[in-house]
Amino acid sequence: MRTAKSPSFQPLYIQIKTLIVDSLDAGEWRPGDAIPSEIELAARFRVSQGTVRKAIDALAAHHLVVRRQGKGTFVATHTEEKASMFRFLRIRRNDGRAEYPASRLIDVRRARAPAETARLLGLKTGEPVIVLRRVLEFEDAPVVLDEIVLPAALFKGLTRAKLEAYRGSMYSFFETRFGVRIVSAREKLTAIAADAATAQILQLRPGDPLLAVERVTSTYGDRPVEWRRGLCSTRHCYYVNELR
Amino acid sequence: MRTAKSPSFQPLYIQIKTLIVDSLDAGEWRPGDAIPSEIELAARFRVSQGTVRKAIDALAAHHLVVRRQGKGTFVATHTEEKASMFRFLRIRRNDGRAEYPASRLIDVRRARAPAETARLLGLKTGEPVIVLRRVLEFEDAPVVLDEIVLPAALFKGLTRAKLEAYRGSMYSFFETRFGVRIVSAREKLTAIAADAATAQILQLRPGDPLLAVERVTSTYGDRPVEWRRGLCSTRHCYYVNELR
DNA sequence: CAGTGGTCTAGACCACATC
DNA sequence: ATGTGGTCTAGACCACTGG
Repeated sequence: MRTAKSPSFQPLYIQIKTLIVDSLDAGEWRPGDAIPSEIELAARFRVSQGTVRKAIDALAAHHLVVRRQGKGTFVATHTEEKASMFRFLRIRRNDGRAEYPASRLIDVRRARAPAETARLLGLKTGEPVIVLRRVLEFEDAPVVLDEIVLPAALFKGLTRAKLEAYRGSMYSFFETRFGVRIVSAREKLTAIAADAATAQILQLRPGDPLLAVERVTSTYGDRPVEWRRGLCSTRHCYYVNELR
Repeated sequence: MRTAKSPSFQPLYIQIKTLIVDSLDAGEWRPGDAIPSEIELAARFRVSQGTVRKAIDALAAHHLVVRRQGKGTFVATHTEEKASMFRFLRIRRNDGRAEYPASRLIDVRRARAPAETARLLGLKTGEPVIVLRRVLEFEDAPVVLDEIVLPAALFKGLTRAKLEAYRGSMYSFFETRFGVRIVSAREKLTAIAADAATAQILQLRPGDPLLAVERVTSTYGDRPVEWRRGLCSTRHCYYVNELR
């Protein structure tokens, strides 16, 4: 463990944090598993428990791990309770009812990445991707039309059948079936007019306003692994955001 | 300082944090000022420096204060650099140029709070409010039409002339002229069709899609002090959001 | 130089979960 | 009873700022 001053000096706890992220990235501990206790990690890295604690605090603040007093520290997962399954879903019902949407798959196809998508995903133009479309529904009322683009190399063997057989959220599916763990996303929101095809799917009229949510989703180290665009009817829903 | 166990037990550093927020709320230190050093605060509250540090860490994480190594800890302000003046502005230009918008005031009037607005602001229906409208412009191109509702009791003496004479952001104005300090906000986003009047102001056609951003803004202790709705043309701009 | 926040350590004790 | 994370303390030293 480097502690001396140097041009590229970083505090010990940041170095420890990086080492833990590396282990998460390498799959040393799986989502939902406990990572070693603070005392064990302190021994492994030859630092004090307080330094490990500060590293883990930073990881917990970014939701890479979850601390549970008396039990341990666990790798964050999209698989367990609803709250963590839908951590990235910002759509809420106008009537305030806390309901999570159902997903209905429209189609899955193979394609080659267009230039712009490739750039956002860190691929070369024309690399193979999987494109899927789905509708999110609240009580059978369609609300969001999603188009999702995935690098084929990361999601080998993804088929319509497997996705339809899966019970759980999209990111739970990524994590469980492909070992792709989602940790952050960056979204751009705009308002657009519905085209005829979208209007039909969302039971609107062409030209009706839609909230367009473009998202680049990343795994550990901010490596992008998914691009998606959701077209959202906001007649009965809205997008919520907290600013601090 | 209570340290014993009790039904309403709170960790010491949380109690300290609450005391510091109370002082901020009471105006003991003004925005931009340094608060006392960690050592002084530790002496005042009869706790260790480490406990004060943890309290201040929590305040800094929520942007109520800003730490500067070697100099001190300062009360957060919307008045100084651009980055802090526009901390709550999530609108970005499509072309990526990092420009901040100019504000052009349309009108200022007195009114009585409608039921829904009153509820959101914690007022009684019909209490006096100030309603102002303005346009945000990038390089003279109108992008956002804002309608802003303020409790008249908190903003006594706000006039069109004073607002137009002020150089700086809206929240800087609140803070400097009325001692109203903005610390958090909750937004709801929808897509709507432009009406004729809005379309004219934003140089669009009636029916064009707009991003509607409704915001309730709060001061210390999550007490709401502003309601606003921004109608945003997203032809040349978008709303950005980070999810973690 | 003195004063500030930032890091790191070691140890004590508390709160919670499990056996 | 044991092991986990959570709090609190005291002290040493580092890094940055400004007189």
